[in-house]
Amino acid sequence: MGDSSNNLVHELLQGLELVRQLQKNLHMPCSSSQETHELLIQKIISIFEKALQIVNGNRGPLGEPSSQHSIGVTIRMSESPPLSGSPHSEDSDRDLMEHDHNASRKRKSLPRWTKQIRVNPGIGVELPLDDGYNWRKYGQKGILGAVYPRGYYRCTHRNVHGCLATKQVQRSDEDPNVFEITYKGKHTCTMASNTIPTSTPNENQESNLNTNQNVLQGLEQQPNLNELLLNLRAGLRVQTEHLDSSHDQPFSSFHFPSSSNIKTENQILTSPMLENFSSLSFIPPATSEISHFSVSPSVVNNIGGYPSMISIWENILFMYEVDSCITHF
DNA sequence: ATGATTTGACCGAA
DNA sequence: TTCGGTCAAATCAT
Repeated sequence: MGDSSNNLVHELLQGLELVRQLQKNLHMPCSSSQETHELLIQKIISIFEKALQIVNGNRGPLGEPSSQHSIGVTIRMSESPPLSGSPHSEDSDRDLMEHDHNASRKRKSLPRWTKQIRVNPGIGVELPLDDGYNWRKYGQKGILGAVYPRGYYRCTHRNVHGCLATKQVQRSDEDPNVFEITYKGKHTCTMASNTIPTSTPNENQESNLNTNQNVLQGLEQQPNLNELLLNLRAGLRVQTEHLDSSHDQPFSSFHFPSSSNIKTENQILTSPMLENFSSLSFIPPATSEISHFSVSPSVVNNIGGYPSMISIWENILFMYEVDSCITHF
């Protein structure tokens, strides 16, 4: 971690302190004015902007693929064109181009990026590796020169929402513990399997605990720090606007989406706020390189009110530290 | 009954 | 013609 990293942590800590202060103020409405709230929010926003600048300086443009290192799995990401010499080399378009609506069977112009996931043999994970999206297998093919067949998956919501995202899963010849997952197209459905749980989050976690797929879900879906910062900042901005117009319920919109906002699976989100909170509310943004992040207990426990903002901030700090400190698995 | 997976056939690109 | 990607009927799982 260099100077800028220290600066970032410093900024984030400062922001966390401000959020806590804001929380206190909100708890004691009589002892603090609306102006105080707004001032705090402005400060927080400004810290976010600083933090974003630092992050962008360190890591390149938003959405740039990054390495994720975790217990049991190592994930490397690369953008198209992937892997010269691999079976993926048939086309080299790397541009994020318009979707081809001509129903061409080969969607050459879709954005494409590859993850390599190393699975700890002890885990004994079998495919398909769940990455938080709902995939439906539509084919499997033996690939010339490859020991293992390649699996073809498309978004489950393709028919419902016209989501054109697909992925291919190829087990590595050299190392059977490595899975190479090539994603094509971006999700337009915003419907992940890990969207807001219909049951309580804790129930949901417990019910899925100890499954290898969930291990991967959690580990594979750590959010891009940039996205978290952007999303949180977006939330703050929206909230600021609300404060301008209505002064009765500060931070009312900082709630995590409740079941009233998000319906059960296969239904569409309607609230614009949810767009801003896509990754925070466990809904992967369609354009993100990284699907979404694992459900942190601290976030889960605070669903439903502004205290979650503190948890989010703590998450950002925590994730940044993890991201920075762990170099290799 | 419904949805997911399997698998051979088909199609387009090279 | 070969090969990778997709389709769709058959099969399986819930």
